Amino acid sequence: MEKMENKKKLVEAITAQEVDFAQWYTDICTKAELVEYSSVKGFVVVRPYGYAIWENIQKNLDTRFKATGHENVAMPMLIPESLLQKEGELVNGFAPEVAWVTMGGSEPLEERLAVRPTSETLFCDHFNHVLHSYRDLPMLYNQWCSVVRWEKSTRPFLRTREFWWQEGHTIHETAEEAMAETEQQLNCYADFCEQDLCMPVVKGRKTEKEKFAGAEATYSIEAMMKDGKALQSGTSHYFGDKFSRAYDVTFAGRDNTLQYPYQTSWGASTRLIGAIIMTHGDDDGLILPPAIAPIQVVIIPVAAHKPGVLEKARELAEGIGKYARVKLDDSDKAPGWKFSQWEMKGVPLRIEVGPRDLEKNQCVLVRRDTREKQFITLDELPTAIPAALDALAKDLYARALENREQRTFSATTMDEVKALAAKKTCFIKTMWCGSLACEEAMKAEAGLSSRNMPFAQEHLADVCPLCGKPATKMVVWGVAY
RNA sequence: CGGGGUGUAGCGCAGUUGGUAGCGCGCUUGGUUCGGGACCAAGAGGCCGUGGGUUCAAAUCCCGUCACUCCGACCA
Repeated sequence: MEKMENKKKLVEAITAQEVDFAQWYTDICTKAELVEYSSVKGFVVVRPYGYAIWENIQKNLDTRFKATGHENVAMPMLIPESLLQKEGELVNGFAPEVAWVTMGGSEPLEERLAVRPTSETLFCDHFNHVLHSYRDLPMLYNQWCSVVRWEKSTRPFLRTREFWWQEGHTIHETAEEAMAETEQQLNCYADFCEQDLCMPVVKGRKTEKEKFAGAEATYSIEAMMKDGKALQSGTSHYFGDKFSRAYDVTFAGRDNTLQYPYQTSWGASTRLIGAIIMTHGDDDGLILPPAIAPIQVVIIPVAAHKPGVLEKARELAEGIGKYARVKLDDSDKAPGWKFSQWEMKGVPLRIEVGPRDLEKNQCVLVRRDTREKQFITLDELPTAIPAALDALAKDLYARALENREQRTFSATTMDEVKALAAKKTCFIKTMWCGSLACEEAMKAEAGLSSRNMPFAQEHLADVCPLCGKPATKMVVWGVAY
C-alpha cells in the first residue's frame, strides 16, 4: 500500500505516456528544465541542462566531422533576396517559411534580406568567390548555427521557428566523390545515433516527394519513437551540379576547361534532443544515453550531517571525476526528493552513500533505466561505473530496437496496410511502383507518408499494393513527427 | 491555416447569481530532520494574458487581440 502511494506521488509530476504521449513529452521538456517558452511564438530558450546535452552532441559530431577532414566556418545570417532566388526549386520550397528583414535601423532596406532558413545559397556565393582550380577541391565545410523557418505549429525541439543545427556543405571535383561524401555523412549520423544516442535508425533514400528542394537525391536516417511515430533524425543531400550551375560556381579542371563542381549538404539539429526524449524516456522522466548525458553519475549523500558522510561523498566525487561526468548533490533537500529529481533529469547512474555504507566501505549504485540497486565496495567503483554505463547504453539500444521491431510490419495489399495502420502507429514496409499518385493515395487512404526507401531492401512482392503495377522498390511508410 | 481546450503568485489550481483575490506545492528565515518527493513556526510574492466595451462596481458579462496546448492541414 505504502509503496503504491509513493509510486503515485512520484508519477503525478508528469503525465503518463499511456495517458497522453504528447503531453508527457511537453512535461519532460519543461520539468526536466530543458527548455522554457520565450515571448515570441515558436521560439524557445534552451536552458543550461538542455544546452549541455546539445553541447555534448556538438562535441561528438564535430569530432567525427573533423576526423574526415571537414573545417568549420561561419556564414552571415542574412541572405539578400536576389541571392536566395537564383535557385528556383529551393526558393519555392522555402518561400512559405522565410522570415524577412526589411528595415535597417529606421531606414527601409533597398533589398529585403532573408533570415537564413538554410545556407546553401551563402555557401555557393562564397564558393563562387574562392574556388579557382581543381587543386582547391574538395572544400569540406561545416557550420554550427541557428536557422529560422516560420513554422505554423511548433513543439519544443521537434519543430521550432528557430533551431540550432550544423549544416555541412562540400564541393567536389567529381560526382562520384560527392556521392561518396553524401553517403559517408549519412553513415556518420547513423553511427552517432546508434552508438552514442543508443537509437537505431533506418538509413535510406527519400522519395521525390519528400526530398530536399533543389537536391538531386536526399538520404535520411529515420528513428522510431516510443509511440510508433517516425522522426527524421538527420539528412544528407547530393546536389549534383545543380547549385553550381545556378550560382555559377566554376573551376579550372585538370584539362584546363571550366567545370562545375559537384556538391553536397547534410544536417542534424537540436531535434535530436527530442529524439532522445521520445526514444528512451519513461513515466519518471528522461533517460539519457551516457555518451551525451551532462551528468553521468550523481552522488546523493544520505544523512549528510552524520560524521564522515559528506567527506566520503566528496572523496568519491573527486575519484569518479577522473573517468566520468559526476555531480555531488549536497543541497539540503531530502534524499528521496533528490532521487526523483535526478531521475526526472535522466542521469544514468546514481550513487547513494550513507552512514551504514561507511562502516562497510561500500555504496549503493542504482541504474536509472531499471532502478536496479547493487551494493558495491568503493574499490570496485572504477570498474563498476564504466561497466554499468556501458550496460545501460546497450540495454537502451536493445529496448529501442525491440520497440521498433514490434512496430514494424510488411504488407502486400492495401487492406493489410489499412488494418495495420488502424491497429497501431507503426512502420509498414511495402513495395512501391514509384509514382507520386500512389504515394499521395497512401497518405489519403492509410494516413501514412513515405519515410524512406531503405538501403536494406527486401523483395516483398512483385507489384505495388496501390496500383498493382510492377514495383521494384521497397518503401517504409509511417506517421511522421 | 481550420477545429477544440487553456490563460488568476514561480508551478498546479479554486474563485457561486458581478462587490476589488484564495488554496496546495515551491521560495525566504530559524529550528528539528535525512536509506524513495520530511516536519514545525514566521514571512515574501498577483494591473486575474492584453486592448476596448457594458456597469455605481468586472477575474466574473460582451467584442477584439496575443500566447500556450491538443487534433488536422502544411512542413526536405
